Amino acid sequence: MGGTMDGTKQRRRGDTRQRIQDVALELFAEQGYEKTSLREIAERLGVTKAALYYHFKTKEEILVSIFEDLTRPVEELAEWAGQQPRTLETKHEILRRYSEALRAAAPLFRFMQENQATVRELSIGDMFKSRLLGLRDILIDPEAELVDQVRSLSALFTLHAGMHVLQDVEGDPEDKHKAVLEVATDLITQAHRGARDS
Amino acid sequence: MGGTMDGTKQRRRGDTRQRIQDVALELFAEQGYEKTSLREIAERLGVTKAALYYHFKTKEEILVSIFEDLTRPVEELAEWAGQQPRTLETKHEILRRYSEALRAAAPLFRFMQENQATVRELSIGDMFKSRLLGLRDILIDPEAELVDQVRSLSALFTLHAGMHVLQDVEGDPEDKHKAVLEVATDLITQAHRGARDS
Amino acid sequence: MGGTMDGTKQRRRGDTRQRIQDVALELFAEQGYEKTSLREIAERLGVTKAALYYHFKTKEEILVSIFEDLTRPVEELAEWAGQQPRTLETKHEILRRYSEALRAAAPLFRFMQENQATVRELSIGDMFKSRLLGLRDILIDPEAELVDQVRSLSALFTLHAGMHVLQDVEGDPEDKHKAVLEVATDLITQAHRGARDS
Amino acid sequence: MGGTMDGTKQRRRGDTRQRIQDVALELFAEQGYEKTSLREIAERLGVTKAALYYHFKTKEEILVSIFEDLTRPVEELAEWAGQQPRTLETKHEILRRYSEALRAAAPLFRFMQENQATVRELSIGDMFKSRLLGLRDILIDPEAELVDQVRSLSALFTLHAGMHVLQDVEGDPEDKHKAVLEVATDLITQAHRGARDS
DNA sequence: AATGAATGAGCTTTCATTCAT
DNA sequence: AATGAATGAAAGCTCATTCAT
Repeated sequence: MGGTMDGTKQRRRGDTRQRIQDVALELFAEQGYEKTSLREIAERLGVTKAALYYHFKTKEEILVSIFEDLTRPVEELAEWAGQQPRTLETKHEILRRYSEALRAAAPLFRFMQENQATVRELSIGDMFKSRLLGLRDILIDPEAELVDQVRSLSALFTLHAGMHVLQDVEGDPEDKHKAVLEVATDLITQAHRGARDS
Repeated sequence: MGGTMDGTKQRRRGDTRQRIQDVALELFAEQGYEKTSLREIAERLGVTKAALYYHFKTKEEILVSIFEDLTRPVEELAEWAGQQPRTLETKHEILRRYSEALRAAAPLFRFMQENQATVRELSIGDMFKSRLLGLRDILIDPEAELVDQVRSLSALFTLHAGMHVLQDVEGDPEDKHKAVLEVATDLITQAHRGARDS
Repeated sequence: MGGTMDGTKQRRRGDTRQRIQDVALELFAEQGYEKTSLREIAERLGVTKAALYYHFKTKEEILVSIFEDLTRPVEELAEWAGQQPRTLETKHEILRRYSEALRAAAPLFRFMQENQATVRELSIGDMFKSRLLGLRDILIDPEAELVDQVRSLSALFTLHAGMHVLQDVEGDPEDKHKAVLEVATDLITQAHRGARDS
Repeated sequence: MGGTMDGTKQRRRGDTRQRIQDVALELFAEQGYEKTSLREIAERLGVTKAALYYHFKTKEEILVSIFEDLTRPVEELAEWAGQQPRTLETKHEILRRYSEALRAAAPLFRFMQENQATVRELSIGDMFKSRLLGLRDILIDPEAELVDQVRSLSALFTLHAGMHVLQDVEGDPEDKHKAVLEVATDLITQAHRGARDS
């Protein structure tokens, strides 16, 4: 009060919306969506619950807004992928870019991974599904042998689960990331070859 | 009243505990643990909420009891595995038996897969972790290259996720099961060879 | 606590549902439906809000249950009326019995009179409308002159409003009741004659 | 911004207060006072809630201002009536002018009719009561027989309720209006005669 | 083996209102 | 003449849990 304000209060001007999203995602990822109450989010931010409702219409909308902001890269990737030929090169590129997108929005994807039951009931469930179907259709050849289809799926699982699970394992994050991508790429490659040869 | 009544009412005598577990698991798997209320479970069974408390001390205990009953095979497998030599043959056998255990208790594992955030906060989180660590330690050689460690993990992911995700895909369930197991076995084999050769 | 319980606590056993309805109607009539909160009702009864929800699913259901219990006589009257010939005698009898029904459930009808906007939006609005339409169709001849139709309506208004407004006027309640009924009967008679003569 | 802009934006300059009143009355009449939120009013107008507070101190003040503007004719009528002799002619004239006033401000009176419980708790309740007492005292002879007092009241009810209820009935509005007035006049006349003869 | 009645804590959401700009 | 941001209070409702019977 008084003097040249420059501290936290000042910097927070106008970025409340963003701060809500940050805190919310942190808590959602940590405790799950249902176990995180708006009271908790508001308290962490030092505002009232009602303030959240100034910025977002519902609790779900907070999550949706986070989702929309953070999955834009995936959306773009899916669009791009839809226009590529179904070559092995394309598939590799998709995995590379997808793993990058996952990394960039790790907390969100960890949340989605660990709260699938919740996500399924919310609107983002459908959004994400449709967003992923594009990639799936490129990566997986419906004509291929079942084993190879599974291999392709497995590549995706590996990417998704890999990052979260490997957090417990010691080692350089960059190395782990590369290892995960390598395994996924291997799987896709085998699947692709299989489809060719059959 | 009195006499030799048979039929549904009669047959249900004494199996209420079991019926609670069945309905609870069904709902937990379908909607998630937090979104499933005891009221809902009781209503489906045609009893009152208080009746649930005659059989179980808390909501969590319902889940724990289901978990304990259904993961006993996994526990036994882990015990058995701990005494085996770390050969490729052993690893294959573990995957085979583990995938069988997953299949036998599919709804529970689907639940755990889709509610990781919840499970982590409950006591079954720790139980399961410790139960799985045995398998993990056999399957994954901590001395192996990172890529091969990832491959082994990937084998597990594939088993876990494979069954649920493949439900959408058309095809004979038995075939799908075999395909998933084959991919997992392949991954483990590669990982094992890698470890040998390095 | 201890000894031979006989007091209020004892008498209240099992009649909570009824007591909720009583208190609710009193408050609804006094302050209106929206301005009466469940907290207020619960406090007056010395129970918690949650107790109300044991007995009724929603706030509206409390009102609906009161309505259903108290308007049964009107329903029966409407049924009876539907099977009578459209004579002046019938009309007089309807007014007599209707005014009796209104008197028996005075607080409810006062509430409905003074909260029409609210009632219209709730389900009881439709219920009441349909329940009244029967009477209306008997009392009002659609072929009659407009003035006479208005006269019939006016008879109903008089009955409805009469009781509440006359509370401010001094005088024996019985006398007032008779006076209101007489005016209503007069109006109906004029309307009936008009219809005959035209 | 500067210049000679005309059109909607321009025409609305300065009449925001009026527009608030219009929209508010419309919503109050449609949904009731409590169920109409300031947010709703503001949204319909395309302004913020805070803008309402520039023009009115409270929600109630919006209603009061509407009331004051629209009931001025009734106030004047009451004043005029107070100075007239208590002849039948005067009474007829009052009904005629009152019914005209009701018609001119129909939405407001519909609102007051359908939200009596609310109105009673607000300041306009008292205002209106005192404003009406003048008319009442002229129309109703406290010395008259109870039946005739009721008849006079009935004349007022008829005027009040008639317009709203008759909206459902088919027919020329002008005709309906006349019919209502005729019935009211009839009632007052009978009441007046009764008083004379007793 | 189970019910009826109730509680306490908590939830998401809405509202009228304020105030610096 | 109006907005953007926020608040405090309260609302309706749900939940897991308890306990006497």
